[in-house]
Amino acid sequence: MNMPAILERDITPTGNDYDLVRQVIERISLDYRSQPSLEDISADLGLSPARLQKTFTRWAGLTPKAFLQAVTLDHARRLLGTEGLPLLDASLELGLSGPGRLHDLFVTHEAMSPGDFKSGGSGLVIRYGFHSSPFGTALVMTTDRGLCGLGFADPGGEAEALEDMAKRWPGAKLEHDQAGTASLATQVFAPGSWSADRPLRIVLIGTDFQVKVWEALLRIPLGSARTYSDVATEIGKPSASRAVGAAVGRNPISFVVPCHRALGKSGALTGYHWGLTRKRAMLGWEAGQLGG
DNA sequence: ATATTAATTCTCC
DNA sequence: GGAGAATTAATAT
Repeated sequence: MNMPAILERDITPTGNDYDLVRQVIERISLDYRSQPSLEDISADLGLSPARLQKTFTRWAGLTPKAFLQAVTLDHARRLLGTEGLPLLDASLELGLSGPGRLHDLFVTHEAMSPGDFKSGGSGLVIRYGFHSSPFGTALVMTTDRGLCGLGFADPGGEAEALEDMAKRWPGAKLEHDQAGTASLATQVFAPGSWSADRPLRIVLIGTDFQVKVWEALLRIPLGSARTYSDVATEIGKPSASRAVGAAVGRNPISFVVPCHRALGKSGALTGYHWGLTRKRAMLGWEAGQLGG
């Protein structure tokens, strides 16, 4: 008996909504030029506009119309423009814009280089479990020091996701621990619960360069975005945007380390390890979290 | 407007 | 060393 009771009440009641959200995003991405109407989309998906409206609002805190608005290129450009703007009243981000405060207050992290990992961490035990999330099934991986991995799987793709993540830590011992990762999963997807009292502890395992890039990502506030070259400049290597892109793509703790807030200079979403659709979904969802 | 090219930095094999 | 990557700016269709 694996204590399924804990699992039952985990996470978002909205876990199943992502499937619908995903289809909508794919639909509008297909020909975003024509700005399909709500009726068009609901007809395509074979459900009523009312149902679509309801599900969306529950999922994102945004009406479908506002959501469509939020995933346009225009909106992405606006995110890039919010450098020093008054984001401060967004309760979540209070204190985050001060340099470095984030690590102390909400997310504590420690970095582990591949060298450290090899010598000291070869016996490292990583426990993992699959949990529903606003963005589909999430693969949550943790060491006793904190969250070390977060990935996503489409339906039926769990094994693939696990393999993808496992490859990153060849020496580690993986243990399936569904119950033990459940509360962590809950915390991860309720960013409002991250606080000084209960910071989310994460462990960044990567090269110096990668860790620097991921730390830079952690400093991007909710509801804002940076270009790859912004990040490159921030870590003191202005011409390394391409390398930054590669490092962002290797981010092992997606969502928590907000790699979805890195955009191309034009505002285009240039790539995402777990699928561009998910990146769009995260940006749209975050727009809703701001209280919009 | 969209496609191709060159410059660029870091990783991995 | 060489290829590839979630880039970008410049150049050519």
